[in-house]
Amino acid sequence: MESGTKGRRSDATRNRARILEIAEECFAEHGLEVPLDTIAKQAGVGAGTLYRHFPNRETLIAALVADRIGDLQQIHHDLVAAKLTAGTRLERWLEAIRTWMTSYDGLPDPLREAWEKDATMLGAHCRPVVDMTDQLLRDAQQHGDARPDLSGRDLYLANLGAAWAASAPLADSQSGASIVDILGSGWRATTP
Amino acid sequence: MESGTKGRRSDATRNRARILEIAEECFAEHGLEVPLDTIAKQAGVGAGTLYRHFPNRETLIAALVADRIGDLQQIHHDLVAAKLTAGTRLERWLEAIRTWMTSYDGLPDPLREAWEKDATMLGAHCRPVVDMTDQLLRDAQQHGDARPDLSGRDLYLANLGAAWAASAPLADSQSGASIVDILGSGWRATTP
Amino acid sequence: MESGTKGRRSDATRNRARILEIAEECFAEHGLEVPLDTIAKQAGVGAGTLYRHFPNRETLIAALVADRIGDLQQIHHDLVAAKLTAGTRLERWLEAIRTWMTSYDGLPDPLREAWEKDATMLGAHCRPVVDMTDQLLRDAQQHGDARPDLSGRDLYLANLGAAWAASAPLADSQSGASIVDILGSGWRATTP
Amino acid sequence: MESGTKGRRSDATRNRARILEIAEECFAEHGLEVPLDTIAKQAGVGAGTLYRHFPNRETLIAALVADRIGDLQQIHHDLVAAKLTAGTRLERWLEAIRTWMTSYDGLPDPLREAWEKDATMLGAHCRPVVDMTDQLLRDAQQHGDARPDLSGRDLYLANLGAAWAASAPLADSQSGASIVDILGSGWRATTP
DNA sequence: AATGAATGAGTGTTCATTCAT
DNA sequence: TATGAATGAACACTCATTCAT
Repeated sequence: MESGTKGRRSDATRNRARILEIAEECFAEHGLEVPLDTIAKQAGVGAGTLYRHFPNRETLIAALVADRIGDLQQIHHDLVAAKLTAGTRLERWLEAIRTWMTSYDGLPDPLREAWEKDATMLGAHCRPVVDMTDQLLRDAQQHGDARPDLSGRDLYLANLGAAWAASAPLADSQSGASIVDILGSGWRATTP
Repeated sequence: MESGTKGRRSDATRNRARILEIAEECFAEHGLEVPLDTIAKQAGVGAGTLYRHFPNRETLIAALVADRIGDLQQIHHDLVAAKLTAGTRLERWLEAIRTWMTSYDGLPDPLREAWEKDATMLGAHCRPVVDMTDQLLRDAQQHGDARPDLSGRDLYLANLGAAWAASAPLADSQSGASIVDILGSGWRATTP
Repeated sequence: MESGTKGRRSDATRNRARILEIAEECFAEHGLEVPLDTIAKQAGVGAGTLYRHFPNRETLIAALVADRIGDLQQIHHDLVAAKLTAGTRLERWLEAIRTWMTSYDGLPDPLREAWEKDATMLGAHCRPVVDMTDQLLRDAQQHGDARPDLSGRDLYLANLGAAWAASAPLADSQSGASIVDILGSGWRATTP
Repeated sequence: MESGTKGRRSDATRNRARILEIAEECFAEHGLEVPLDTIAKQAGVGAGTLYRHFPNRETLIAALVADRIGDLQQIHHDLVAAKLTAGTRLERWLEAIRTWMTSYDGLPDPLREAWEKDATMLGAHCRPVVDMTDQLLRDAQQHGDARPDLSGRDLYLANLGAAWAASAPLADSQSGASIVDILGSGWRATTP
């Protein structure tokens, strides 16, 4: 009963990976609401197996998102080392997280749902992103590139809203750009 | 034969009103996704009656929203007449539409869904709100109170995003205020 | 309370006619299953009015069918007077009733349903058609043009079946002709 | 690991069989239109289970019909081997398919609906029946027992019409026999 | 006699989750 | 650990018929 345990485990690992892979495809293609059954079937595993690895849709999304967070951390790392003004770094960072926030159609919704709910898998995963945002913001603030009265939380949430809004059915890329622009400079005219 | 002849009309009107009333309650209490049957039952009418008045959920939401748009038009009217700077007017207006956008929990979603889809009831209802936003924005732009490169559409959508983001489960009012602030002045420090 | 009664009645007559007219159109266009509401609406009358004139769908169909039976009676009349063999007369007649049976898409079904149910409106209307069939059959039998062991009922029902079968979704006109042919001469080879 | 591994398969098989069994009863008793829910309930399974096995009513009917087609194939087999004239064989065969066509009340309708629609389950199942009819017909034609100008399709459809007509509410068995007779020998008197 | 609002039961289908094997 | 069959509540929408006005 003990023999081959490792074998089993590798099977499980492989299954988990395969599910993730297929889930990514399905989510990307049919949106975040695809029946979990569909994913299981396409991954060639039973529904129960999917469930064992990911007790609910949120967990599955979280796992997928976690993967991308690795990329984000890399970007953060590179950005910190980059020869750029702190303001530009933050700018690039915000762009990166908005891209991340729209990895899948409909992703902003669970992301908002998980907002600061550290208890949830997804919420926990997001925490470092907020932290990294905060760090870059602090830096920009110290260099006088960002308003001193904002927090990383604020900026993260505002960008999440922007990402969400830019996904409106008929919103052209121009709209998205404008929203981002507003986020950066506000709608007010800067009085000279 | 002409005096007050409304036929069953009065009953119908009463029913319609009652459905709307209950729908408002249900939406407010259980969110925008409550089974329509629940509303019908609670309103004491058959499912068919609800359906006769509002062929689908969207129509029902639209009707509810339309009610509030009346208020918005009043506000717009008052604002135009008010002795305020154009910038302040716009500021107040944006606040008003954000309040409207969050009349019900989850309202931003159908609002975004209906974005510029004039064919839908809800989309059609939103149009004037965008227009009023545009008008006040143009005014502010002419007075140098707002950036000249923005459109009412942009501002509307950005505020919708803000309203949505501010509805995050644990988002405190402080977060909301910050987001609004970002919308107004951007996150960048204004270099002197 | 008595004055103007005639006026009212003419209104009713007009309504009835209009409903019939529209029903014909609707049945022809959308089949025999169209919602009665649709007919009422298109006829510009209330559902209750339609219902007053035709307590159910069957009655409405019956009325429509009755109109066409007038034509059938004319045909019968002409046929009887025509200089044709009794067999040819019957042949023509059967063709005519099959055409009548397919006046509307799906008509064979209620026709079969009403089969010999004299109590129903439709059943009552069909009776004379069966009788006319019987008469022409008897005649043909007496002239040795038809098998003596058949009844008009048999022939009517067989032709109803043929009309029904020929309405199969992908049944080409060739199939219909063959079925009719089988009805006329049987599938067996006539041994010389 | 290979020995008798069927997993839940046996349960599933049993369920499938039970559903079929109950469906047969329900269809026989209440006609082909009984709510599928009723069948599920009576079979003691959830609606989803029924749906898993038979995605729609047509599939369910098809499965039921398929069972009987097995019998039909047996009959065909026996008939081919039987010491009978080709004409008699065909005669018996047509009788058999008419019996099959009326296995359930209202069956001719979906059968006609599926006519030559090979894409549907039911249509596909019917195909071999038409083929077998054709085969026996060809045979009869070669022996001079059947008219050479008919096809199996014609004969199948004509018999479907006969089966349908014979199911008229008050159609006595005598009517049915007559219709069949007409199919066989036509209504015309065979001129000596 | 006409209106048309109201009724409300009825049905096919979906899918997250469980659990026996 | 994997399987995948089973569950069963949930839901939107239709439409024949009634009946108050």
